[in-house]
Order: sequence, then structure tokens, then C-alpha cells
Amino acid sequence: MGRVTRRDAIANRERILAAAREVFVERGPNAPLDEIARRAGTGIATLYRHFPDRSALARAVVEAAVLAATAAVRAAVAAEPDPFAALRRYVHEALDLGVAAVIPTLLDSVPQTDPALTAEGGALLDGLVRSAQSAGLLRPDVTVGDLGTLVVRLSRPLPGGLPAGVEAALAHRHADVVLDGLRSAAVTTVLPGPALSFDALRAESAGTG
Amino acid sequence: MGRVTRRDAIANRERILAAAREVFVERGPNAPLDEIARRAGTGIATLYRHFPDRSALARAVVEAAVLAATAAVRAAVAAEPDPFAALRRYVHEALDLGVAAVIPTLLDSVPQTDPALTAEGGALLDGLVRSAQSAGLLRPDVTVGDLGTLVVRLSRPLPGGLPAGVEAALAHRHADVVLDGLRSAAVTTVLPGPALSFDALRAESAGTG
DNA sequence: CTCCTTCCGGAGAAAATTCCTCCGCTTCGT
DNA sequence: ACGAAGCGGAGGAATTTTCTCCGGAAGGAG
Repeated sequence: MGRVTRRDAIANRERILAAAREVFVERGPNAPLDEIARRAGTGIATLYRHFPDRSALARAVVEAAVLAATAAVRAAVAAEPDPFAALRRYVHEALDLGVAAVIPTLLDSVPQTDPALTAEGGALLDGLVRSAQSAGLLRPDVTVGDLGTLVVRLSRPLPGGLPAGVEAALAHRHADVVLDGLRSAAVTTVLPGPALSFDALRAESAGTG
Repeated sequence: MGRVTRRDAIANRERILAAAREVFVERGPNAPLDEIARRAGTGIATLYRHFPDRSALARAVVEAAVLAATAAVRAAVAAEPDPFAALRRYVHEALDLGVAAVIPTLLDSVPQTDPALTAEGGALLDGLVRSAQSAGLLRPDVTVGDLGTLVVRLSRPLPGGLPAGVEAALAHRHADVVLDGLRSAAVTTVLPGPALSFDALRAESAGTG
């Protein structure tokens, strides 16, 4: 009894996930599912067939995003011996994947996510930050939380609707400005305000909706 | 015939404008007007009384935002002889005013805005950028467009709903990172991608909706 | 303090949007 | 070429959003 899934079905599922990632980032966790289907180039019924309701779709999007981000950190660490270079590679890669902003957007629409899911990527990134700081390459007053939220800021599309190509090019451009600001050599003032880890950020965000 | 406007009416108008600024930034140009009224602490009828329709409200919000931003540049120039310090002051002030992100959000929902409105602020900021670059303080490969869009990235609330205080503190913190990355001393690579002025940005954004 | 004018708030009908299922047709894989 | 799996879109139900109407509250002049 070959339990086979058809190729077009797999491809559609993939395109729906990608479209959902974009639309959720642009329009928030309550974005209309019709628009996701439209952007994926499928009918709305296909979306409902693959994901019985919004929360199932959200869950799948978050899971895919976290896995992709984790893989990107792992790849960056493997490819670059210099920890700051690894950080830099990760940031640009995360922008290309378009994977960062959707995670905080959907995390609290997705109850009881497995904490093990985010653990590995968080730990890897944290290690990268620490070793870049030990090597004197990354300014000592930033945290993993800053890194993550800066990438979120960089990867959200700007309001006003730029064409995708310009949007992406600007993001990489601005990432390089931010990365230059993150080097130890760039420090001119000690950063104000709360130095929050990922966990502290999640704890804070419990308060407001 | 004292043509007087009552004080509570003026106060309500102001609170609606402030709420609209926030809500438009968070939920986009089609945000429900009910939510704006609710956040302003007024009834929905009061909103409609002051602003006959969505586009009148949007127009008023944009106008107020542009005027406030222009005043902020002017004040920064007046207060700081050092052009980079003026830039820095402007960035932080713009974050406090919460005024940057709403402009691109609403600009194309507001047809036929007076170009003279944005002209002064744009010219002032452009002059500031140029003189900071001439003085060798600001990296030469950034444009006013970069400045503006970076401030937009910094002033949008992060997805996931942090409490307002944390949100603001993080924004100022990240602004300092970005500002350090904008100094001439920070340059490690030439910035990739398009170096767009404000006008070029507006021209680009005509394409996609 | 009182009266008149201006303004406010919320109810609720109408309009618009969004959800989500059903079923005839298409495409895949063998 | 046949059977099974998957697809798309129509369309009614449910939800959200718009926007007006009017009884009552609140500001301000005298």
C-alpha cells in the first residue's frame, strides 16, 4: 500500500507556507487566509486541505521558520571560523530566508510550542555572540536579544510597499550599517536601556497583546 | 458671534490623532476606525465628527507627522553645532515623537499631498547629512534615504507586542547601535545595493501596492 | 447659577469582509 | 488508460466594519 503524497500536493503545501510567511509578516497574525492562498497561487480549498485552521498553519510556519533559522546559524558557524564573520553571514542569510520576523509575529498565536524547538538555535546564536565578544570583535554591551530583534527590524518589509528587489537590497544595505555598529571598534557610548536575552524578551511580551 | 471651539473638542481631536498615528503604524492604512476611537478613549461618533472619512483622518495624521518631524530636524540643527550630534539628536527625538513610520504607511493612501509639506524637512535633513559627511563624521556611502528608512525601521513597534516602555527603550538602544554604524570610523565595507534619495524611494514605491 | 450651544457616546442597521464547505473537474502515478 | 488523490472556485453563513441618529452631558457667556 504505497502511501504516496503527490508531488503537486507537496509543492502546493510549500508555496502556501512561503506565502503565509510573507503575509503574516505584512499583515499580522490575523491576516486573511484568502490572501495567503491567492499569493500562493492556489485555491482557498487547497489551503484548508493542508491546514485545517489558522492555528495549524501558523504552527507550521513558525516551525519551518525556526528550523530554517537554526540551520542558518549552524551553517554560518561551520562556514566562518571568525565569529563576527559568522554573525554577519547569519544576518544576511536570515534576511534572504525572510524567516526572522514571522517568529515573534506568530509565537503567541501558537500556544504550547515546544520549547526545544527554539532552544538549539538560541543556544548557537548565544554562543556565537559570546565568542565574538570574547574575541573583542563584537561590542560587549549587546545581547543575543538585541541581535535577534535587530534582525527582525531589518527583515520586516518597509511600509509603503517597495518592489521586492529594492526592499531586499535595502535590507542588506542596512544590515551592513547595523553590523558596522555592532563591532567593538564602533563603540562611542554605552548602550542605554534594557539588555534583554531572548527569554527575557519572551517574558516581557507576555504582558501586552 | 464668538466662533469658539470647545476645549474638550480640541482635546478629543488631539487624542484621536495620536491614537490614529499608533494604530495606523501597527495595523496599516486600513486599520479599523473603531479601534482608533477606542484607543483614543472616545466614541466612534466623535471620530467621524472630526474627520468625515478615513482619508481625511489619514491626511491629518500625515500632515501632523510631517510637521512634527520637520520641527524636530530644525530643533536638532539649532541645538547642536556638530552635524553628527544633530543627526543623533534628531533620530532619538523622532523615536520619541513616534512620527516616522506613519508617513510612508499613509503617504499613498493620501492622494495629492502638497509636495511643499515634505520639502522643508527633507531639505534640512539632506543638508545635515551632507555637512556631516563633509566634516568626515558620517560615512560617505549613506544617503538621506537610508537615514529616513533606518528611522522607520527603528520606530515601528516590534511584532509580538512588548509593553510600551520596553518597546521604546529598545528602540533608543538600537538607534545607538545604528548611529555608531553610521559614523565614518565604523566603515569596514562599502555599502551594497541602491543608494536612494527620498525622491527615488517615492518613485520606487509607486510600483507595488 | 442658569441657560443655551456645542459636543459626546453608544446602539444598531447596512455594507463589506472573511470563513469554510461542497462537489464537479483535473492531474498524478502506475 | 484507469483509479485515486488533489484541485479550484462558487456561495451561504458568520464575523467585522462602517457610519448615522438622537437623547443626554458638558462647556462657556452672562
